[in-house]
Amino acid sequence: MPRPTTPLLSQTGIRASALEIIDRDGLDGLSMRKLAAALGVSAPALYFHYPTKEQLLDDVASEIMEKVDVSAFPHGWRAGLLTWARSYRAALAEHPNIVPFLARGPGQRDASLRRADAIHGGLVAAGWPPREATMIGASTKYLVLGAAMGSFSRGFVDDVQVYLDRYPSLGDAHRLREHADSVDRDSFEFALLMFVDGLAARLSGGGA
Amino acid sequence: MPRPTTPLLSQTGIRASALEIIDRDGLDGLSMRKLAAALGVSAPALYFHYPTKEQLLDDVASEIMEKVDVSAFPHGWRAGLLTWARSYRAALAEHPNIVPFLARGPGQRDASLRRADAIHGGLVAAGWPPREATMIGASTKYLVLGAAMGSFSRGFVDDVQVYLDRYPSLGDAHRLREHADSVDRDSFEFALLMFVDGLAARLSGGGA
DNA sequence: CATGCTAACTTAACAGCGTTAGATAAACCA
DNA sequence: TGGTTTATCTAACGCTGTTAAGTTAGCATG
Repeated sequence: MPRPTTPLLSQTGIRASALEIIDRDGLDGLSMRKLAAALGVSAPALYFHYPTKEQLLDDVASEIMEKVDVSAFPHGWRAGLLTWARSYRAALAEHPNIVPFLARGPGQRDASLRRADAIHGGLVAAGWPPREATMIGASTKYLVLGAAMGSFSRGFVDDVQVYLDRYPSLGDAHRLREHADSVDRDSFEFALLMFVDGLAARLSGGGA
Repeated sequence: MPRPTTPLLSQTGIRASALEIIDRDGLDGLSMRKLAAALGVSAPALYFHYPTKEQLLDDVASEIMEKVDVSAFPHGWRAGLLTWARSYRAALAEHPNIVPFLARGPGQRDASLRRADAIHGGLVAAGWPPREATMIGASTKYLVLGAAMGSFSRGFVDDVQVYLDRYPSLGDAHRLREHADSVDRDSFEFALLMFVDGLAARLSGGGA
């Protein structure tokens, strides 16, 4: 059954199906054969639309990152930074299984660079020296990536015992897991606010 | 050549060789066959000493984490936190290729829990409410993991253009790469100090 | 309208992966 | 001395990403 009347595959469809599998079965749960099967097609057919699995994952990641909002800097650097960081984290939290892929490599995306420029420009326009604007951008990214990576939802249960004091009514880790999402969100929000407070003090205080 | 006079392998030796390969060839560059070859042995021989590759990597990761220093909390929460965060980051920076593995999963290590307890206890002893101590621990971990993951050294070149202003003498990304390590270190240090400043303001200011 | 080229699929196959099974022989214990 | 355990071996399984070669629908051109 070669060259069907109407094409069976499209990059968009492949990406959508791939992300579905990743969300459901994890990053390791995605194989080209499995993806092909989900699309009712043989594995090599995918290679007509994507040169490599890596490239496909890169595209999926880019798609996810499109929800990141860097538009709020005109309302002040604080609002801009908070909006960026929160939307960034939200985008990753929606598809946590993609995070290990982000840890693998860079991803040479134009959109990514454009975002970085927007952030940097917004900070400089608000009065931050370029050198510090750069570091603020990097720092915020650290927070978001770290939170996405070290989160409870992703199975990081190292500190379960430590968290128990926060939920004294929870006797076991199982019920804690139900609250994992809010624990993650709260901790991230806390880290972000402390960081921004530190920034505010620096900007108003000692100067550049 | 079965059951040699003196054992060819040991868990320690396997771990050391594995880490060497990871450092040199990256995480993907480590395969059981390659590791076995480096040790002058056939691949299945490894399974007598380690039940699975995952377990081996877990042990390697634990070994790396043993350099993390959580002993400075008696000198104040600030010193304790800074020492912890810096030694944590340094440990990961020394073996950046292991970071993608850390992004995969938790690793149920006793030592890890003991560390978490030391941190939490140190913060509470210094006057932080338990709820906040928990979040501070998580936040700091976010910073370290994020910095390890999104670092230049690991190939995250998204923001090269943005960084150029910081090194105006560098015209190309190639030379910037040479400074990647210091860029990483500076940004992490900046993030950490801003965060801790925010914390200090909170503790002395509005109270719990 | 026929011819040839390209597009979009197919099946078969390759090298490599983590891991298991079964054989083998040295080392240790009774 | 005999039997069990220990530490290796080779062979093999099913999986992976990917490439090669075959097949035919659709499209452009004479």
